[in-house]
Amino acid sequence: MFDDGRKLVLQYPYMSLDKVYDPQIIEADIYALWESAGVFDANSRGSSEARPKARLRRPSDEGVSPSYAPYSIVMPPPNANGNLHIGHGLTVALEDILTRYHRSRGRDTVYIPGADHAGFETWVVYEKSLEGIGKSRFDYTRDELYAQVWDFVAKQRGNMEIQLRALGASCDWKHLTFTLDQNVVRTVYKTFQQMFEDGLVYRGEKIVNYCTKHQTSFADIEVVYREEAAKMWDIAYPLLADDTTPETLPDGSPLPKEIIISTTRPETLLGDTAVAVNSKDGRYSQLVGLAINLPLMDRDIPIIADDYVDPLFGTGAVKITPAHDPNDAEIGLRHSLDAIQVIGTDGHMTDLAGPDFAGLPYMEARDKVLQALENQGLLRGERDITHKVPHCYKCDAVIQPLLKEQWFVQVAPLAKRAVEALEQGEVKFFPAQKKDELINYYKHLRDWNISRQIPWGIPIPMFQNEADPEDWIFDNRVGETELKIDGKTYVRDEDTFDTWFSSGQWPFVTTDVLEQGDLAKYYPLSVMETGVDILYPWISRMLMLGLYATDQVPFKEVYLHGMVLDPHGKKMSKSKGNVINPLDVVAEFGSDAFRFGIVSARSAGQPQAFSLDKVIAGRNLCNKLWNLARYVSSTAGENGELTLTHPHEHWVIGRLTDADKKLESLIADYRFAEAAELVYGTIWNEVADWFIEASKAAPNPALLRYVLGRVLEMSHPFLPFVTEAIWQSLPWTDALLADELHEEYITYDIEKAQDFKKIQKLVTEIRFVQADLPDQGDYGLIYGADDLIAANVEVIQKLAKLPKVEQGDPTGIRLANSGRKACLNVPAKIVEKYAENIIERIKTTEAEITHLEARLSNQSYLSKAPESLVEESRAILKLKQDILSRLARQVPENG
RNA sequence: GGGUCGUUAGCUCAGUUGGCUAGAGCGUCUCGUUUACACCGAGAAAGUCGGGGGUUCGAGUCCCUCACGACCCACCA
Repeated sequence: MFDDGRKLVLQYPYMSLDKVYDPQIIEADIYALWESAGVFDANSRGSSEARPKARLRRPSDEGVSPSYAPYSIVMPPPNANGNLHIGHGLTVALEDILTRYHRSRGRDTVYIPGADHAGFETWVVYEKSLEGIGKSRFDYTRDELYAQVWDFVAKQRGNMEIQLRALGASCDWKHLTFTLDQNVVRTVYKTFQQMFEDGLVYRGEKIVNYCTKHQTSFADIEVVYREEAAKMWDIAYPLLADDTTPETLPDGSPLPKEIIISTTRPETLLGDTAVAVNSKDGRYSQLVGLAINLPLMDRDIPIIADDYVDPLFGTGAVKITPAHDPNDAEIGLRHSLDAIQVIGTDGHMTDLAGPDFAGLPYMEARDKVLQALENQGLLRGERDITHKVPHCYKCDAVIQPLLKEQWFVQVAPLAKRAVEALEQGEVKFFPAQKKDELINYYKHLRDWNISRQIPWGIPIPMFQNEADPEDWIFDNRVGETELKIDGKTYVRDEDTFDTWFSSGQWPFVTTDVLEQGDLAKYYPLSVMETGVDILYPWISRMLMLGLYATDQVPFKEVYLHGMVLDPHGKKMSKSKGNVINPLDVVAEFGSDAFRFGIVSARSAGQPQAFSLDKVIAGRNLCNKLWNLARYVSSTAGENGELTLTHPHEHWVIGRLTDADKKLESLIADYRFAEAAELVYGTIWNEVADWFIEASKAAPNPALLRYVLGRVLEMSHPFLPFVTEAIWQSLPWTDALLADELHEEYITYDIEKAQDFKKIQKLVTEIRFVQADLPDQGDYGLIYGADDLIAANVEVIQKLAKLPKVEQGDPTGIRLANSGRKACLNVPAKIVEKYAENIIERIKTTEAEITHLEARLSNQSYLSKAPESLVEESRAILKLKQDILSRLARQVPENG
């Protein structure tokens, strides 16, 4: 398997040919190689046979101690019908970094991919295509529509999966789960049945948010409120005057003829069943118990007292329409009022609106109501206001609150449990404050409407007794529209579940915990990574349903990424034309560059711009790695024992070891941007700029290979394609980098590593002086009794590009900062010209010394600051004083 | 009406428990065709860390306040 796969890649002799890494010709092959080798599959670490052993020389193979503790991530399933957008790009990059990192640390890792039927979203697309051929949903049965959409989605599904591969997602395709798969439906029904039996699901006629265009209801959270200019009308409601009406009020004052109410939705007047006032409102309190003769409808409705009414708002009197306003509905319940539905689910007035209005679209009815009121002299005022109007988040139609019989989830007990789990710290959040926001959200949650009147989704497995509407039974034979049981006929509910009801069960559905499938050990998930925008709709539901169904939290940690904005920090939108397609970026710069770019400059929970600059940096890094490998593989010589002798060799191992440790903690804290920067800096500024350059003066092929291997391993989670491509091209590696296990670094000598830091300091100073030399001359280094320089002449000469490094009596420009017994061998005349620079340096150093002395003479600093800090300050002061004295000797007498 | 987040170099962003000289990428400037890489190398310029106040030996970091920006929640008739 490996050999075959290996040849696939090695057909191209990349290393020997191209100076520039070209991701396009290689990425697809690399992904195919991984996939065919099965290294992303779940349980592949479970048995020792499953992994081939790497052949790379290792100092201590015994030192490998892989931990097989499961590590699991479930991908938030992208819409099966759509293309990936920039947010998916970020999701995949983050999740795949985590997955690959933990896989390399020996964890038994799985990254489960998914595809979402995206109920409403997909339905909207399909309904539009029906419109295109002059049809509508009413031309078909629910079952026919379901079958049609299934085919429609099946045609599209492949796209998204190809795109996930292009992004390098190292997921287990064998466990790809579609949200309408049999096992998903089975689990969702199981949960639903249990909830129904526990009384957590109930049938209720309540006010729901209804989109009259799409003919379906929504959960509260799916409604978008927008501030809009509107009109508010004052309408006079005449008091009923009949035999029972008193002539005066209890306090003897005359009875008013009318009450003025204000409304923005006059058409709902037709459904009014009361007028409410605040009992403490002196203007109206004596009217409570009397009645109004409702205009246009000639219906007598009571005047009631309810503390909900704010006396300071409007006229202090409110018309009550229990069928079309959630607050009115609650007042209606408290006062046993009728609910008269005057607006139908189609947005037209119902028969109950009376013969003059029935059948009219509600906006036309509004005009007609106003006209009629005007004619009767009851319209008393009109003014402009702005208020929040609920809209359908998809089509923007105004949401009608109306009464509808639906299935509801009783949220309070589920939310209570979720809050307890959160308060006990069972789930750790990144960023942390999102936990508190979520707790707050749970505390105000109302019951959740889970019925949707669209055909595309999981059918609700409930059947209603034809003869007795109160008699509902659970039955999962949803393929039938009717069931005959005990001589009774039960008819299937035509509705489907809210998508979030099933996706809220995603963690235990995909790992198949309830049926103890082969992924059960991966539950609870190690981390749930997703966008902050679905904290409430998704994370909150997963937590509630997970706790309910499995008795444990569905994930141990939650990482929330913020929205990806355009390069100028603006929200991406089709209308603005600033949408960036991640696959376009991949096509231009490569998958690795995209991943690196989108992960850099990003921290948890923050909306942040997508910066192409960082993608370019990523692309450049890929090229850097590529050429690093080209150099290493071209170095002549035997691949001898891995030994460390020169200071730069000890130093580079030290730097890699430190970076490796640092990386571990950054990954554990989900500090992706810093991790990417660390990898970038380590490879570029340390390995390439210092170690490789130094090694040119002291060849050590075995070490070069070792370092290259570690660099590839370290950067692989971020740049999987280029690192694997290099790995496959190197003659001394085998197997797959994606399947390599991390192990401890070889040991190094700290003293020797320190020596290299001194050499770096010297080289840096030489370069600094060289750059400022008045004559651009090419001068050598002359050193006295300095063992460090003596032992590293070649390396210093190479790094500082010196024509000559020789021992002697140091004359010329003293290298004061590095404190070595050496001078840049510049003629006296030039030194004189250079004096100005030295005086500048003296001034800076003097300022620093003054600053340090001031601090060290501050008594409260000495007594209150930690001892080590004070010591450090003293040491720096001494160093600066030394530098100053050396610099001073440089200045000519008259300077 | 509540709540959250942000404001750091020209641009996009890092900066964990307060520690002294605030970093990166890209961009800008100078020099360099040194055989891994010009998607390169060496060097440089550039920040009163949004304003004000406070706590502290010490504040980008903690507290208060103001300004501007983004987002979330909420039924205001």
